[in-house]
Amino acid sequence: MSRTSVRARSPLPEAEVSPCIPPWADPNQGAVLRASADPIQTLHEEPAEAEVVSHRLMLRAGLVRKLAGGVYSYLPMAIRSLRKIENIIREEMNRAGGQEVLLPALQPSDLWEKTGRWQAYGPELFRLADRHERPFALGPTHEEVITDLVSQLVRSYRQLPFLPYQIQTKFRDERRPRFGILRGREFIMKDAYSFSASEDDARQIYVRMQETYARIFLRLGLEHRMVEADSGLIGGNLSHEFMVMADSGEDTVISCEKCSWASNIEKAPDARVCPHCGASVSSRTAIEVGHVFYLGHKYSAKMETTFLDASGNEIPFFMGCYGIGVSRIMAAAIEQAHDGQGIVWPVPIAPYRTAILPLGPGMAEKPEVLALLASIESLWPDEVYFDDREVRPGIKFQDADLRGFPFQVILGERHVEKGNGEIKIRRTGERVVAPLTEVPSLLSRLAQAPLPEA
RNA sequence: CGGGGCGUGGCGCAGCCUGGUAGCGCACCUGCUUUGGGAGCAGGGAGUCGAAGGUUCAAAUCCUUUCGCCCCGACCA
Repeated sequence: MSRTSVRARSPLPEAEVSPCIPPWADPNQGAVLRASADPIQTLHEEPAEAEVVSHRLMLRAGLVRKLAGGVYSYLPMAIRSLRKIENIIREEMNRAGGQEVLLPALQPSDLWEKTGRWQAYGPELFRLADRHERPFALGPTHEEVITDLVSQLVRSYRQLPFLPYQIQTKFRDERRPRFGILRGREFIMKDAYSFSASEDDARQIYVRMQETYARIFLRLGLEHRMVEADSGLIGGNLSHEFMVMADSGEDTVISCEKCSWASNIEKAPDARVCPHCGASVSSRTAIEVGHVFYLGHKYSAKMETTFLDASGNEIPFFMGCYGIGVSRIMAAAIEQAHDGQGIVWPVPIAPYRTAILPLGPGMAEKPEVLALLASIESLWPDEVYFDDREVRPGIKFQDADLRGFPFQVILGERHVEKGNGEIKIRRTGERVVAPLTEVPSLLSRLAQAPLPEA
């Protein structure tokens, strides 16, 4: 095809092509999702397959659909929430000195043979063969791949420390996938690996990652605890888990009522009193969403990956690894924050911050409603779900509650004709009536209200 | 992997025991009415009954095999 014909068919005017951001591509100009143009509907009835509340609500609210046991498609609303979770994690990992990479999910078996995990991982490891019958695995975790990679990249202690991380789909052929997204066979995870020249440095990074994780969960708007934990298959002798508190959690956290000590009950099954200060302990159920491990030489020694230290000696890397279950966080957030009407998203990870619900025929086209839509849109670009469907008010209320938008701007005849609008706060049910012109600034203030607890 | 349960329009279910024209609610489409908490009436579309084999004049239904899904126990982000 000739150059001219391409230009002739281009929908964009030639004059606009420039290295700068043209006005029609202003990234700050967000998009409104109009409900009338959204094919994805909510479900009124409980899906029979779903037992736990997050799974039921995710199906009902149109967040996910199941393809096979433990394998789910993420629909647009879920992706919006996942991207927000990922971006908070990215910002905090970068702040902590991490560098994002993307490693292959498809991994040749020989790396796994080197660490002995081709056998040790057992049936949990998804295995397949290529056309030449060469064995591969679908990565359940990436210690082998990253250690191999870093050994090629780093030869000197001067290049350390190094803290690569990635956000990627992991594959684990669970004995028993269940609870929807909470325990899938395919799930999204952030995994980070630290490479240090000394044990001291490695432990410093371990502590920095503990702090980073605490910041992440605080920013996500989730009530959580850091607890002492077992290391399991990943290995090492020092590890902590990050737990999101939820009544339906599979894990039990015991924590001291006086000091800051807390542990997974698996790690301290017989603790009746705090081992640090002797005070009494209490227990709560929770969902594990993050895990940090100090690995030391576990992988670097087995894989014989070394660097040259300041005295010219070849020594193995001192390693740590740090995981966060991204997709699990989304489900755990719903487990933690929901009510009889549906999801109650924390503001930082809600698919849309606010819904706008014009009520009654023609209300969605009224100039004052469109003006308000535009001003909220400029306040919160790409954060507005505009329910312009021609359906009865009750359906809009039910859907907005089910989908859990933190705010609902309700525009009914009774208020709009007086120049007012109503804001409903999803979490508390509280309603505020204000002049239409003041609704955006009111929303802005409400969204900055302190987090419930952390 | 051991134990229990279930596969019937997109979703929730009935029908199966005692074989005989596949049905109900929701959702969907058309029309009219309705519009602050899942509206009403009328009409309509949509299912090889998980799959394969067998018994029978005839199978969603009985028999055999198989696949899938959910729940309870040992693990994990």
